[in-house]
Amino acid sequence: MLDSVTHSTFLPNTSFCDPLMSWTDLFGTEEYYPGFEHQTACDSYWTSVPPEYWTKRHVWEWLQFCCDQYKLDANSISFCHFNISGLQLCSMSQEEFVDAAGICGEYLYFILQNIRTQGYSFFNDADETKASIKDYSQNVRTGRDLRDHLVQAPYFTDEETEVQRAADSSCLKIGSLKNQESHNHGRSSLQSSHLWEFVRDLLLSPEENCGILEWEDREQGIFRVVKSEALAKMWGQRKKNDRMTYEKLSRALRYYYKTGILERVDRRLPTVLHDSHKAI
DNA sequence: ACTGACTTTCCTGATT
DNA sequence: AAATCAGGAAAGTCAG
Repeated sequence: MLDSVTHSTFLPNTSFCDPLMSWTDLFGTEEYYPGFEHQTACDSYWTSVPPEYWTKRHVWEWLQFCCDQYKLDANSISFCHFNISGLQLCSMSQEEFVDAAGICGEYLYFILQNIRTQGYSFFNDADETKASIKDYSQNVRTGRDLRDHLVQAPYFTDEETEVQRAADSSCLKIGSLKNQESHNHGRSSLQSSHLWEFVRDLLLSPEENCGILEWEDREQGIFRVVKSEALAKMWGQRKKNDRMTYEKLSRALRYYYKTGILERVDRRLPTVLHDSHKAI
């Protein structure tokens, strides 16, 4: 069964500079995201620092937060355009936000301006905040649920990369607002409930991977299942199902061919993750 | 309670 | 021939 798989690729999405780009790729060193794993919006550093002083990491955390909290369509956001500092972010015009994030750019611009003028109290009341955004852009379509987006689009964002890519914005576990703790999206590592998130996170977490999955061609989102039984065991543990086998897991993966999350490649090759499921 | 999305389980047939 | 892969069908799970 090894090798099964799958080569999957995240299909390229023009809205992303590099759907497979990981946080590490983007931020270069771990100093950007120490202790990032279990961070929530509540304890996110970016909420305690004025936007002008945000680092690239803070900018990304903020983006993740916005996508998660306001259900923005991460697929329409060109995350590579936000690989910038807070100062640079604050200097962006609304038009530039729209260029970088399409319809979501208007939301992001609005949210940022509110943070700058009202401070973080803007986020103290979720309903109020949402209402403000809604009022602001009544004629702006609401983004699809991020999860749906990720599943349907073959791009993993960095954080999510993958499933090839789909993963993008889910990388961060953002939940600054009350009662958000259980709303897990993003990076909180291997706690994702979907198989594609599990696979993606494994691919993005060398420390958790242990050689179970290997990239064949990261640029194309092609990976290979090296230790099929170990993968099934891990997935089974995640789902608390000790009867999980690789045969069953691989069946679930094959269903992703239909939805486009995974793309089948030559059998002798690995599996390809769709861009939307790849990490940003 | 209903529904839809997603996963699990079982199975058969094809391929290596 | 055995192992592995592919995919249909149906049941199970869970969130909205």
